[in-house]
Amino acid sequence: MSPGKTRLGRVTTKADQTPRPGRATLKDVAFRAGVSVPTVSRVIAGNYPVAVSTRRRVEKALRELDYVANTHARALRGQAIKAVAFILNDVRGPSFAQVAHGIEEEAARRGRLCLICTTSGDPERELDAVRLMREQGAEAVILIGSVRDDEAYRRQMRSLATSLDQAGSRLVLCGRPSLGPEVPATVVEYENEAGAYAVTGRLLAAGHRRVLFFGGEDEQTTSAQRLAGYRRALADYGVEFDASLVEPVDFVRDVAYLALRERLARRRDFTAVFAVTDQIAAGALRAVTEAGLSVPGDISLVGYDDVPPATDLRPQLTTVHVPYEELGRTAVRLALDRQAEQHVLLGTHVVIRDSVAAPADRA
Amino acid sequence: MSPGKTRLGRVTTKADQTPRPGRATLKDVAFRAGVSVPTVSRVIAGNYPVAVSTRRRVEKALRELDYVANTHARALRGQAIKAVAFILNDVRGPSFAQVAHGIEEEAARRGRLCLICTTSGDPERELDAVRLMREQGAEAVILIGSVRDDEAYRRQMRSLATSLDQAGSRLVLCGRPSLGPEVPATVVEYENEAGAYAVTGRLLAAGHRRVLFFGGEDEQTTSAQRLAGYRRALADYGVEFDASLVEPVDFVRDVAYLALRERLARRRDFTAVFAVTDQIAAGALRAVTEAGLSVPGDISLVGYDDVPPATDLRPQLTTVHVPYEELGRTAVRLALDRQAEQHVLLGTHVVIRDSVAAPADRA
DNA sequence: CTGAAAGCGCTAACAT
DNA sequence: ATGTTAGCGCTTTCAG
Repeated sequence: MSPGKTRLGRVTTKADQTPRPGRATLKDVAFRAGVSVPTVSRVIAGNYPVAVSTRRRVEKALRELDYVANTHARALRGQAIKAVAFILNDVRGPSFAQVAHGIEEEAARRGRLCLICTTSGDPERELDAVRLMREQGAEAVILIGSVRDDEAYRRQMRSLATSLDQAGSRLVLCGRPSLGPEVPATVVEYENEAGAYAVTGRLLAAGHRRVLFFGGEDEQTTSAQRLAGYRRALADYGVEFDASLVEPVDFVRDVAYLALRERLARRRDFTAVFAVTDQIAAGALRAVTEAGLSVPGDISLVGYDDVPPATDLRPQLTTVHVPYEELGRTAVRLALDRQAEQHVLLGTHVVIRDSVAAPADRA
Repeated sequence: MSPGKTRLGRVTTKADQTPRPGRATLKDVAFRAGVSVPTVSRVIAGNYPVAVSTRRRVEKALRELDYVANTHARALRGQAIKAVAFILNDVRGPSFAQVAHGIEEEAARRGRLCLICTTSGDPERELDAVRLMREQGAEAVILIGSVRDDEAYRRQMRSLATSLDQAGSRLVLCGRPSLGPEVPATVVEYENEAGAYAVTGRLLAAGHRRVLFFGGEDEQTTSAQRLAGYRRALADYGVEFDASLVEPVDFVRDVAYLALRERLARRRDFTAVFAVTDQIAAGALRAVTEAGLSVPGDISLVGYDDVPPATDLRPQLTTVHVPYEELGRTAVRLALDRQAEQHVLLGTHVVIRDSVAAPADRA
């Protein structure tokens, strides 16, 4: 073979240094500046003395060729690329969006890039996403929000947590329960059950006895916890749990509206509604209002999440405030500061507004 | 130096193949399975015949070592990593979130990863983000939404577009005007000015002559276009433009509420409000309502964007529908199918709901 | 101050 | 069917 040629790759003979399509490499720059590759590298890094005249020539070549470093080559030499990955159901959910914002803010503050994946709530896709992010060498993989989990899922996720840990990365469960004490994962929770307990208590204290638990599914971790809080409050007030007052519904606004409208048409066997999310509460409010009933005059309503759009509802919604942004920030912080306590529980509190009153049939 | 040792790196003597911290490499796996590195590679790729017994040994080693491929090394050999990057102001904006969702959906469908960066609306950070994404070797860099642009900014962005293009990537302007005909960038716009023209027309047709243009800033591309539509509608109806009826306000809900409340307290010199976004309309609605006025009885109100939370406003908002999700999907599609037309204009249309009536002082 | 050489982890071509 | 060799683009010794 003739010197200076690789077998099939591009020609490296000095004679043939015409700009090719694709990004320029250090070699291209070096040739153009008439110096060696390491010299160019040193000019860029700026951590090593280089003669002024040389530096100028190199800088000129750099500019003319519009050189952009290849991150992958860099990452290959040094350690993994500085990025945190986060995986969530759907960016359109207002509470998810807040968490995402917290993550991005904190990640940017620490000079990290963000990788994002969405799953539409499919546990299978979530597992795949975690694997993908692991391959990418993310420093942390943050899982946001609820999942429909079963034992098989938990087993796989546990093994992924271990695998990430061994690779020097970290799995973070954000707004979702721990996978067990032995699992090397960071957990950032909020007082989910307690918040549900507290709002339900508001309804009960106002005199309601038939409270519809509206929305969510048992297998979803988030709504399961909220249901637990609801039941505990009932128990504390000596009200027997009635399974017919649990109306599961998908986490979607319009579905909620339709579902409640239908139930209302069939029978009105409740005086208050605990909607598992503010979005569902919005749908519920619409169904109730359109049925010619008033909130809170005829039916009281509470939500959960305290997301901004809920402020625009009339009457204003009594709900549970969740520090979503802080949840996101904390997730990044803990994943990156491994000194810190790796399991935190953020507080929630009820925000009292105008959607709760005493039951009508009691007056 | 003793054989099998690199000068400072890790020991590569066969005797010392104890698992180190960090991820296992092909070499580690190969040693454990007693085969060569390429053999392991072939087992993983599965595109080349390997003896069954060998394959089994390799697979065992792979599992035991929890091998995860190094994406950077792969990317270094082959072409750039399959990822699309998108850059936006803030994930919490409901319209941005919809675009983001469209992008993610389409990117996932095409097996691409998503990289995300937020800028808080700072043009400087946006430029930096584009540079960062370029270094990452993203296949496309999608810019979402409005910017405050000036000539210096446009010049830099144009040069980045060229640079990305030369590197085989693509800059995509999504919901934002072109940088000029010569610039190698993809543009996915929507009929922004026309939508503004149309809703304003609704107000004018209902008899309004004093329409407050509420929100946005001149230098922001999006609101500038909406203002242009507003002015054109005015002109077509023979209504003279009155600069005092332009009330600029930040793209934030609460600020809008406060601003309109204050203006209303000072004087009520308008009978209708054109809010540049639905979020601002929500704030406006609140201010108007709390001032003891009714919408649309006393003041008519229209918004822009037709985002889901706006459905929950009472009265329901007449607004302009923008196909945000499709905007995102199209951005990805065009960036990846370079055969396709690289400049598209998506339609908008007015959605008539209940927030417009004839002006009160006319009845 | 600069260049030559080595090697990060991986894969594709080439030789057995 | 498997191993040897080479090289992606970069940084980091080491040698001059």
